[in-house]
Amino acid sequence: MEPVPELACPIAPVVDLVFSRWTTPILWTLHEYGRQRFVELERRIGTITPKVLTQRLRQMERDGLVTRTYHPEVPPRVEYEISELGRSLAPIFHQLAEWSKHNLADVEKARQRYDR
Amino acid sequence: MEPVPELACPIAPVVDLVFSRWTTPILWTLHEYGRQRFVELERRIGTITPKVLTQRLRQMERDGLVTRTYHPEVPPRVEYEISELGRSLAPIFHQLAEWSKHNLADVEKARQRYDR
DNA sequence: GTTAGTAGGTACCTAGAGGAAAGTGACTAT
DNA sequence: ATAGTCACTTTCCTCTAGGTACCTACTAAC
Repeated sequence: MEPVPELACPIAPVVDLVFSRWTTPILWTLHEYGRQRFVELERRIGTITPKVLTQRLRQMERDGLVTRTYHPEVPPRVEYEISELGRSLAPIFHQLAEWSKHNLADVEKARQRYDR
Repeated sequence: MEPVPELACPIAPVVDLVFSRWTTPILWTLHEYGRQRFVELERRIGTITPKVLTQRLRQMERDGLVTRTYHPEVPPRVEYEISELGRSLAPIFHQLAEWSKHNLADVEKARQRYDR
């Protein structure tokens, strides 16, 4: 039983990448509504602040999950789109939604049982 | 384009449930090595503190992802095991590992391209 | 002249998650 | 008498993600 670092969990890197805060709502919105501008994203997600949205979009752009297109007009126009790499996560999201549909009620039941 | 709360993302609840901090290493260890005691988990994960391990295990027990069996001996013995519900996440974890295998290198390339 | 719109950037602040370290209780082994 | 085991618990502390609020440059419209 050798002491093993956290990274022994082989999915730790991808969890950090895909499931850090705000990334799934952003990815989902981009996937659902297609290419869109900063303010559209902001309004659709609703509770995110522009500062955090910028931070997350920058990181996701760096990771290759989204692409950013800047149009040097006045007022400036920037469009965000989900990349091929980002799109390749779709089956995982789908499977998560399926799991949710089938098992989230069981989680709720377990919680109520535990709280008694 | 009505303002939509964060929960418009249909997988947000399951992300909170399954991918909050330490849950995947714990679930993975339980899945890999089977039923085991508190200290075994602690040593295998390596970098987690007992306080946090207790917190996370309690929460996962409440959510029905793990089961806890207490043996009132001296010294006390407690065994943790992954539940049926927890085991039902296995395909998702598998798919994440597959995605990781095929696409994590692309992420690394995207990062290097971005940093130039 | 001033308001609105756009895509952010910057400075400051706070709450809360998580880490470090020590303690606990009941017993055993040396 | 002392040390060790186990499964935590408690206290204290730090760090940082995220929030608030304000600022930028530029133009069109009123």
